[in-house]
Amino acid sequence: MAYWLIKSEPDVYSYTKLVEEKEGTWDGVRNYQARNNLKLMEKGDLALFYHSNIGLEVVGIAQISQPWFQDPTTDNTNWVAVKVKPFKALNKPVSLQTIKQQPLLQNIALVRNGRLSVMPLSAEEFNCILKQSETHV
DNA sequence: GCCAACGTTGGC
DNA sequence: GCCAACGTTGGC
Repeated sequence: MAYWLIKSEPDVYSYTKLVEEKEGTWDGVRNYQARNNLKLMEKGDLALFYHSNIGLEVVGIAQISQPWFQDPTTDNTNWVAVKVKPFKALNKPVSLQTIKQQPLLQNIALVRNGRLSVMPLSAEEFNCILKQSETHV
């Protein structure tokens, strides 16, 4: 099982909305690095859900419910989407500031490359963020 | 609203 | 295949 971090602007698609809808399609990715990460996702993988632009914090955990398929928002076969469902909301959101303060998390793309929207996390990195959120899986 | 960082495009 | 110009993202 792999771990990921996915970013969304909450006024476009928030974790709350995902909870309301029970399942969401993660589409619209137009970046090859992010696309490659989408293609590596498998059903059952867990992804931290980060709110960019507004909030700037990890608010919940999503679970990949369907591996990659053609992105329905475009005919261009370069792009793919996955399906996700809510797994667990965090007891306490973890802010970008907090993440940047963790020695263990200095190398994650969220800190090093602010623009990547889908990135892998190691189990250690994933658990480090969970620990800050006082959430148990 | 600004600007830095990065990716993409297109001329040569 | 290089590199300058441009567009986009996202933190501040």
